[in-house]
Amino acid sequence: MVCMKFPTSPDILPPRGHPAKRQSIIDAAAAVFCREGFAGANIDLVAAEAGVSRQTVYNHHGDKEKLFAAVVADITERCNARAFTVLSTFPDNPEDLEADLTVFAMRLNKGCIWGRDGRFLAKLIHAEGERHPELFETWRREGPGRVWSALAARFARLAFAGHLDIDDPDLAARQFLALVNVDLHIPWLFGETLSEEEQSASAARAVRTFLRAYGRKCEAAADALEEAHQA
Amino acid sequence: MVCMKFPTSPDILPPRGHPAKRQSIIDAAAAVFCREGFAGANIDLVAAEAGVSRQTVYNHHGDKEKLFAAVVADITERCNARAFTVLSTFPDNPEDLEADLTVFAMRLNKGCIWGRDGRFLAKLIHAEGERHPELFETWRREGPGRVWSALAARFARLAFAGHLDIDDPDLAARQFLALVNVDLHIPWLFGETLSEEEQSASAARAVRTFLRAYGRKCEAAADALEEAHQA
DNA sequence: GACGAATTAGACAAGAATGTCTAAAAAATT
DNA sequence: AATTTTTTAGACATTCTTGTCTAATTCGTC
Repeated sequence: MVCMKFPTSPDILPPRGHPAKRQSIIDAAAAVFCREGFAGANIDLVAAEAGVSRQTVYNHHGDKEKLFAAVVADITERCNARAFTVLSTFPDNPEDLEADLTVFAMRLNKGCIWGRDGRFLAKLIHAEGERHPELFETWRREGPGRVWSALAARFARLAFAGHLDIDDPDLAARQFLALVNVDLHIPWLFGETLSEEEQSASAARAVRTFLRAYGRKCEAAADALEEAHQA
Repeated sequence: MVCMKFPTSPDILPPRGHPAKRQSIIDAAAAVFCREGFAGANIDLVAAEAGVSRQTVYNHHGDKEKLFAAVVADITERCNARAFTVLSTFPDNPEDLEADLTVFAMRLNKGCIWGRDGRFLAKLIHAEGERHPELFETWRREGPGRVWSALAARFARLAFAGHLDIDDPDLAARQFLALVNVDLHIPWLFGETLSEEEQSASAARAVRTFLRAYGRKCEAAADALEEAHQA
């Protein structure tokens, strides 16, 4: 075997050393940056948490700022990938639309918002988004941009199939995500966790409201007439 | 006049020196803490931004952590006060419910979320909420707790008066706030501003969806029937 | 086993920030 | 005007952090 491991891209410098070590540094750095903020993060702490010497951190990433940028890029990528994975489980042919959407909403929460990467990314954006917006341009373009469109497309298809009554699928997608987050936001801020039941109940409430707004009007009318008859 | 300026509460140490200077220090500290985070904030910079010598900062607040706590307390109070001010403009006797709620939503945004204090408080919570939750206990109790209840009470009254159809007013209030924020969140993260028209359009979209979910069912039914007839 | 690359521990200089102290200046009060 | 309080500028010791350098050591590969 020849020693040229990266024959195709000699300009993109190959990650020197063990990729595993490189990744463990990024993971540790992500945790530390999120806990302490950029200024408060300590390279020694990152090294210790990664089980690596400080010099190795510098060897791999050269600089605190470069390390931060690498962390952002890494988490952005993982987060977007996960978002699309969850999105691929959207109920395109729902049996019970309300139940299926509720399960989907829970997956969305657990996978993207409540998960480790989601928390990290959100904290990083809040902390440094205003100061270094260029670091998050990729996220904005590939993240919300594409995810919202994709989700909107799914809703549009449901509407076309007669399961929903939607004027503006993009708006519906954004509002769906917002509703799904309603009860999770405050506990999220303080690092608290919700039990499975609470999460599920919250998702159910969000979906119920969403369907009240975007469910087929015929059904809503039928419900209303039925109630009116009973009254 | 006797020299006892604070006869009722001798234990709560009176703010020494000019209150104006004290406030300007807190304002400057708030700005710096929000920009740079707690660890990155520099007392010299706070002093300079407040137009005060560094020693004066220490005289007034003793310590970086105490200064931070004072900032949090101050902003919390102002933010909550403003929230209740806006809340007092809730349309209790709406002429045009949709229009009135839209205007109310815009006031809410401009006053509480988009305003200086709101931004500051949110950033502080995001940055330090997980590490120092005790600092924000007051906010949680007096802020979301009371504001949500108050808003829920207003919605309940509207429902009682026959303008809305709401099962759970607390939930409706939380969802209203979430919907109102949908389009503002991302630009907010990066310090961007929305034009008056965009804000107003966003509020209108939020209110329209809210009313589709919580408007009187009779109206929804009437709409549906009308459409059915036309079809 | 031998070679080269990667890693480690630790020392090190340079810079920055906190919090204290002092003497002089400014402001307010009487 | 005299006095007391507050503010100021600057020096200062201390601590912490970054980023570099070096020599020793480990690891992977041939």
